[in-house]
Amino acid sequence: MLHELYPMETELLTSAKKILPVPEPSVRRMPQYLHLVKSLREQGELYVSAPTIARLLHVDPTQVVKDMSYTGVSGKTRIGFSTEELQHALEEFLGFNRRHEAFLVGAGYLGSALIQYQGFREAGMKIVAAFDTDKKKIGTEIQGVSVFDLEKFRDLAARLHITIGIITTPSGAAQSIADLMVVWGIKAIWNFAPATLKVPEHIIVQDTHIYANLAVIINKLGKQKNG
Amino acid sequence: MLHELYPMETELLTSAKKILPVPEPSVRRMPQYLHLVKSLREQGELYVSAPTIARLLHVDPTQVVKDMSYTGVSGKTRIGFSTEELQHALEEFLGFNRRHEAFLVGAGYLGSALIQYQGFREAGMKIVAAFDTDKKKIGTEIQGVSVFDLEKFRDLAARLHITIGIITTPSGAAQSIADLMVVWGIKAIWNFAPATLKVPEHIIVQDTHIYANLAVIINKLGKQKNG
DNA sequence: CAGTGTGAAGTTGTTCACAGCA
DNA sequence: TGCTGTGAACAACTTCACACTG
Repeated sequence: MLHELYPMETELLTSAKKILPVPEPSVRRMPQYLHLVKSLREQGELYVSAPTIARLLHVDPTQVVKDMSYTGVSGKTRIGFSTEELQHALEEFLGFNRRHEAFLVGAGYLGSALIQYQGFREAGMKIVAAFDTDKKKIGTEIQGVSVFDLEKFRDLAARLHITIGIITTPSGAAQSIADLMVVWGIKAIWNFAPATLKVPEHIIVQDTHIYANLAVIINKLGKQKNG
Repeated sequence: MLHELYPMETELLTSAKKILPVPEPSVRRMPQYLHLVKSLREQGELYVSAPTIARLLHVDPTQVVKDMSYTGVSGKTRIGFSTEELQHALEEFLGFNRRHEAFLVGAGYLGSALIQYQGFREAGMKIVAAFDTDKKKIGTEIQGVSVFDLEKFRDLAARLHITIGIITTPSGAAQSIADLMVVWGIKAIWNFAPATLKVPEHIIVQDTHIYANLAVIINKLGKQKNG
């Protein structure tokens, strides 16, 4: 009843939806929601409620409600959210409905794994070419993706307007590859090497250090034994 | 039911008196400190200060000081921390000085990448065997690690006292593999499949969803363009 | 009722401010 | 002065409480 006294404020809040900052943890949960919603749709579900999502993904129900609010979809009370609307809103929010082409440097096992990883298609990302300095790898193909000499990177990146660079080299090479990527016009670097990259302010760097997860596991294991 | 969301309570006895909980983000930073400290030691550095570590890893200086305090090492004022002491304290804290043997299920590209990943040696973890249901993979070897029929898992796990199970199967198979791992005595599951695993309370589950990182990158890229 | 939606409270993690030390 | 070390302020994220809806 109080809110009826302040209709302007409600208006403001609604229109300010896009301005309010979305916590990074929420962004990280979004792909899980999308994955689930897509499979629910495939099973013919037209609606899904926040509590149901919460139960299926082992997250807090109110957390889901909050996260849903960032996507802009509004749910029907007692029924939940339209799976179709949700899917599109999540894809739009995450940018998964746009094409994102990436170059990968370091065609070892990890690089090959990423190239082969089907999941990226779902996210609209396609690794269009791989690069290496190893003469034995240059000229080969991994799942239809050619491995080029690193020297070809510049020309190809400029020609194809590539914005994402993936580093799967050994850690010693990572910084010099990052430097080259910056010069060559890459906007975002996804780094899998256990190194800390120094790049200009405007370049986006996302580190994926597999180590960190291992540390958490071993730490929990040790704690369990002692405790 | 919400076990994977709750921050773990890593506890540490500092002065045989006070028990302080270590934030999980700190645990995740520890491997980076360790990695750096080891390379500094190789370069002959006997001491390193928190501000130096901070600069090299792009972390906040006081954050480093806080994190160091969890390891129990005390630094010399104006000089910093002994790299030798730090290395040992970090290895002890992380449990990287103990052996951790793991079985991996799903010998695809990602599985192969993990098997080949040298970094795990540093963490004291060794993947001792891989398993798959694909007859074409069974009997092959990846970097000296044999790929067995999944049916062999139980016997081998019991015989070798394996505590860590790694899942690198497609998402559809993940839950049933997790169920089997639980029955077979695995204590901790490291899951790379984009699925949410349901396991008993006492089993540690660590999810590594590569998607999440991709979401953050694409989201940041999108923001940059609009803003 | 069983759901959405949202401001407030609570919790966790980070950064600041400053004391102590060589 | 440049560092460690720590309690306190601050910011970020999560959870709670409750109004509202069909």
